[in-house]
Amino acid sequence: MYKLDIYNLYMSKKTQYALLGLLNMSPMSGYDIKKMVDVGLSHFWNENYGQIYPALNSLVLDGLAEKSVNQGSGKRKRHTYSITEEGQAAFRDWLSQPSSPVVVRNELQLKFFLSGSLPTEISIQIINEYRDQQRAVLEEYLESETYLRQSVANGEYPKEIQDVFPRNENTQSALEVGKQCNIFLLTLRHGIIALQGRIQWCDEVINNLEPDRKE
Amino acid sequence: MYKLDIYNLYMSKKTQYALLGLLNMSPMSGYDIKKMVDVGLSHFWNENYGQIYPALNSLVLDGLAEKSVNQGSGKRKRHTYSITEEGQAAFRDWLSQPSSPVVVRNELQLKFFLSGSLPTEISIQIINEYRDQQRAVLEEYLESETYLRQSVANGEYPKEIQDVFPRNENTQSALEVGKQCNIFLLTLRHGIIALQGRIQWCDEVINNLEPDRKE
DNA sequence: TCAGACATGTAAGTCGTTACATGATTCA
DNA sequence: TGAATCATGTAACGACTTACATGTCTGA
Repeated sequence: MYKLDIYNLYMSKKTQYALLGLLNMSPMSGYDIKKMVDVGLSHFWNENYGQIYPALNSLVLDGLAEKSVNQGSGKRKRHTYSITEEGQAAFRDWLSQPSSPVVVRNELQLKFFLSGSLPTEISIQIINEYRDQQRAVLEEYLESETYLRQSVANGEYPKEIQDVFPRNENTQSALEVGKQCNIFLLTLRHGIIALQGRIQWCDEVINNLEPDRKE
Repeated sequence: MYKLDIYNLYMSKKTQYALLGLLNMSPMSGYDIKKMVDVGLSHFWNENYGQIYPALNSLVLDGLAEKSVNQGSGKRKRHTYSITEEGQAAFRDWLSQPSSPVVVRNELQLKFFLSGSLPTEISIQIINEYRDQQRAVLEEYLESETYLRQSVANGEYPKEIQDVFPRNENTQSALEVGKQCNIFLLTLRHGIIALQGRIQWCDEVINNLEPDRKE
């Protein structure tokens, strides 16, 4: 079923369902998808062209999406994909399936653990680096959150939100967009809480290890 | 340099360094490594045989580890790997390098986000599933923590800790083991804090969405 | 006019998982 | 004696990344 790609015989199911879900929000091109994910969803998802274009192809072959080439004069060539009814059904079905648990492979945690046989100083360095990283990202998210919350409260739909929620003529009311913004802000909260937790942990660790520092 | 495997031309650097770090704690066999990771490090790391044996091979080829086959009578065949001096240097060097940031690809977050265009009921279901999952794991970790803390406080070294810290004759004093246990408990705290954060987030989300439920 | 964004796609390389194959030893 | 565990390994598959190739349109 997924074997019609010559260079890459198998497609990622995860990518396919992800794209299916995005198409369910609005018809889009591969390029749109890439931008949307990069701009708006980067704190919990990523995609790259090497997966996107083949996956879109597979969706069409499976009858879950339809491709229409926009070749209007004066316009760039654009391949716009829309979800089919079959696709919507598949999407809903996928949503209701239990999610595969996140496989953790945290390089920094590993390093910290492995540093146990080395001078405490080394462990502390590792943690400091971790904390700085997390803090920088947290800063970013918090700014983002403030900005978006204000915009939504004012009923504005600035560029940042439009990138995440492409409004298409026939399907999306302002109400729907408002609801989706809320959901989006909640996902951002998830990122923020995770980061705050990690920073809190770093502080705990430093407090715990500092006394040994000299030793 | 990494091309001597016939069936898998390239080896994972991450796996190699991970194994190098584990060997730095104590000489081990591939089987030991697998068990140790499964039993003790599963909340932040994983490895499988398909990577372990080829990676050990590569380490030897690169001069970072040495293999000695234990073929004593009455004993099973065991290939024990120990880190070389060159390996120790490489390990320390790796430790001091900045870690590659964790790439997030959280299927559940994605589903939640995508559910924004569907009835609120669906979003709530997704969150409930998430919370249940996280709670179950948290329970486990907390038990583990309590048990380990008590053991360490009593100066005991029960099986669970021995699996994580294989003591070898010449290198590890009780003091060193004590310190490593502390580091290990701190990594466990990281897992616990992360889980608690996620559960807290679920509660926030439910509170936020509940009012819309009927709609 | 030309840099930069728009836009689509492929090939090769990298990384990770699963399933299988094989055999020894222990212990109930 | 036979099930469980110890122990090592390979092949095939699946998934993801990076670098490249190609061309279009817009606006300073």
